[in-house]
Amino acid sequence: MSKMTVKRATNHQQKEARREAILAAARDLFLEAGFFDVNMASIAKRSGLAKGTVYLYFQTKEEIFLTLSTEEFENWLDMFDEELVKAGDNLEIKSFLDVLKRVLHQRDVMTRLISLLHLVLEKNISFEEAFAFKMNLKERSEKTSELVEKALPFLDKGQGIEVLTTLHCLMVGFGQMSDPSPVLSKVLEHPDLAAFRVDLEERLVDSLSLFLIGLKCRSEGKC
Amino acid sequence: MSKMTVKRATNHQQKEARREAILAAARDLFLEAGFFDVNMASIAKRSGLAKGTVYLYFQTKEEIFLTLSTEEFENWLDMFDEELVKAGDNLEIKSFLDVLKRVLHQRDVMTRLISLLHLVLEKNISFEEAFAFKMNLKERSEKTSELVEKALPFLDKGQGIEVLTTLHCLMVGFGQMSDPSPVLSKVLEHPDLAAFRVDLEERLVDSLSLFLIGLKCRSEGKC
Amino acid sequence: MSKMTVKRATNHQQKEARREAILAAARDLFLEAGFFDVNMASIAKRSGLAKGTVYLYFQTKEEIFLTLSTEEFENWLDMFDEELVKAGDNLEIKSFLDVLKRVLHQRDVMTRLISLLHLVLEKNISFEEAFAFKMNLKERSEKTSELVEKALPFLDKGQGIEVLTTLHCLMVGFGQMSDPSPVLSKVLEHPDLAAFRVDLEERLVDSLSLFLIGLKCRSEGKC
Amino acid sequence: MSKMTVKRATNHQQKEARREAILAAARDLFLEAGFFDVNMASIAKRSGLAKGTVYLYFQTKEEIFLTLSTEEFENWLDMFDEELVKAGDNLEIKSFLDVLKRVLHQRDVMTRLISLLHLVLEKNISFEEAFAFKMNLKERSEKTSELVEKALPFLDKGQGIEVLTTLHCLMVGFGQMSDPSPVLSKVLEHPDLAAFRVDLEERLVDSLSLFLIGLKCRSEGKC
DNA sequence: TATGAATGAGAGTTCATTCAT
DNA sequence: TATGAATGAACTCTCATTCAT
Repeated sequence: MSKMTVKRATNHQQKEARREAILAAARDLFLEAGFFDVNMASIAKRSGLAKGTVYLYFQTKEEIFLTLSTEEFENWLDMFDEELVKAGDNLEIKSFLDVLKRVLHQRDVMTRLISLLHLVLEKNISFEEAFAFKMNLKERSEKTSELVEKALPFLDKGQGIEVLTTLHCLMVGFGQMSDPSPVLSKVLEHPDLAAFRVDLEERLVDSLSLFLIGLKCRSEGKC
Repeated sequence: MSKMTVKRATNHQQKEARREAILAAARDLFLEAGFFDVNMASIAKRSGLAKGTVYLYFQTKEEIFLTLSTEEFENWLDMFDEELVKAGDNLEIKSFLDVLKRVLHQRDVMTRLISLLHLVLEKNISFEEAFAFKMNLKERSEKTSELVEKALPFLDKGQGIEVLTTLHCLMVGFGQMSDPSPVLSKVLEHPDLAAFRVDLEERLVDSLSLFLIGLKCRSEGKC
Repeated sequence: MSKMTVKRATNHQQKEARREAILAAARDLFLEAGFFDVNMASIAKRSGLAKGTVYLYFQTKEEIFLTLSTEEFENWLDMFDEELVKAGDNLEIKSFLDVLKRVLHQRDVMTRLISLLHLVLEKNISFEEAFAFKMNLKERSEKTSELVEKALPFLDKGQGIEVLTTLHCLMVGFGQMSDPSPVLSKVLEHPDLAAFRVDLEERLVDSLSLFLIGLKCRSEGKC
Repeated sequence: MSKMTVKRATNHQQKEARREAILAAARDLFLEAGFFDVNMASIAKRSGLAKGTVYLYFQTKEEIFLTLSTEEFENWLDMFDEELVKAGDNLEIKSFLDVLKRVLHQRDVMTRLISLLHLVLEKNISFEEAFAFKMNLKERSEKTSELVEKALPFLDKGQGIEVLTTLHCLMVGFGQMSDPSPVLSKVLEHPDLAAFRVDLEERLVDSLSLFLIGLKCRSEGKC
């Protein structure tokens, strides 16, 4: 009965790898099984570590999900930034939405995690953690806001963040609708319920399109 | 151990009242403490009943929340319908939004419950329950969709439901943002985080306004 | 919401009918679903009475099963007596077993209930109930014992009761083996487990046959 | 609230010991109080562990009892085998029964547990568990069957298993009779009920004796 | 650092029994 | 007599977290 012990992480790199393994395990399990079926035992097992070891890297279960959501969101923003820069300034709404579509496509995990955040932040989170999280979010968003404002010239100063929060809102709302649990998936197969089968990307882009058209229209004083 | 016995509900009316008491207890607890701190023991205590008694009225905890959400949503639709009828056909977007504002104001509980639904429907719900819920939702929505289409003449046939689902989406998305847990509330008091303090009504109405402007603009072929 | 109230049992006959209805419901449910799935609610429902009403006829759940087992056992003994009298004295072992087979066939419910008795008598039974039950059993068995002794001339005085208790033992033991739960039934369908598929009547009669042969042999001093 | 922490079982041997402690606790409680008063809380308490800890060793309550019964039965068979081998082939019935008596005496717990099996297998047992149990039982019985056939030369090929199942049947049947609950024990102290005070060993051996005499007699064509 | 055995509060649910109606 | 709403202790089982090894 030899004790299987994972090799110790002695340097920073190894430790970072462990950390990522835990986050990856949490993400995969969440995507596979939904929020309720993810627990510390399964995260540990999936990441190839012992339960106690997980606690060396994250103090609570909530910290894992908070970190995960943050990282996914930041990665998503990074990619968005990158694509916006590539696309250049003063875009047509259509071109802007093409950028968005590309980014949504490559980071679809984020849309599922993002609506979890609200829940995670309800429980077992200290003031300090929540504060750090929100401040970081705020700072990270500012750059993207500015890029959005540059991309869409009809936006006033400060409206970039408004577009971003609306985008966030649509992700959460349509994300929930488009991502039913297994039981609900079965239910929605019924032909009469076709109207409830939402394609996230399509609806999100379409809604944001109208929202931006409205903004532009209003800024031009036409409506 | 004195046995406190609640007066018995002997007729349909009294039973309905007890049922409502349970739902009210669940709703209040949810509003006060958030989803995770609502359990059958607290619901029973708050409604002044024994735990076992609650199970005479609802078969599972999920059934309570599903019923609650459904009732709140239907009441909300009822009120919306009523106000739409009162307001008459062919409204300006502004008038339509005034109606919406009035209704949102009177039914603010719903906006918090609605984003819970996704979670509730993930766990311990049978196919039959979920199916009945969705079908009922669909049927109930049709009437309101038609009224919306009458109120906003620029909408095509079938776009009423699209407006409704977008409204639903905005409720969920902005509902989450505007309804922070106690800890998060404290966090958001910080001046730097003002941008994250979302006023649900304002943002929801504003976003929908732009969405509708966009729709109208598009229908008129102007944009 | 008219209250469905069963007509009151005002005379002895009606009360007896109610009593029998309860016992019949308990027996049927036990045969259908096994011991663990029989509860007071289902007994009440099946017998068309309210839960409280059942308690007017039997003080506890255990009293129901004790009464049921007693009645089934007594009916069985009655039938056995009758057939033994019909068959006359001084039977061959084979003829005696033919009588037994006939009776077993007509009263197969008893064999399933009898092995429940031990369990019922473990829980929630007062000394008085248990005493009354056993004394009654004893007295009721004496007559049959005598008939058995008359039927099998090689039995000594007092060996009739020994044959009866052995019979009881075989009923319980082979009864358990021959009456598997639904899951176990499935398991025993496997060809390798054929030896565990016991036919109660066959094994019981066969074993008792050998037992009696042994008794006879011994009484004749041959073995 | 001082937290009493049990010394941890770190190696296989210690874990096996803990497992045995749980089984021993379950067995003792069952012998003392009967099936209905054994629950997970009492098993945990008796074995000096927390409730949750018990579930580290056994997945369900039923698994505990199934394991317990299996182990007791196998131990019993082991001992029986051993004694049969010691006694040699071609025994007189009397010598065979002497072996049986010795074994029964040393393993009297088994006779009480064995009649519980039927009940345990009715509830909360998966097909897989039940199948594994029965197959194991079958395989384990084959060896003993062969030894029984060697010991009793008048048995035909295949009759060993028949003798074993009859023995099992007698254990269950007479086991129930000889093992009354506390209340029933008191009842049976009454002089008129002497006939119901069954001595398991005596009755079992006596009945099997006659059964074997019958078998021998029949095989010799004398009866 | 890493382990995983141990914890124990707490979850949802059941059900025999009581008793106001 | 008959009802069935109400009870609440008891049940099995889960799981985030701790800490001796």
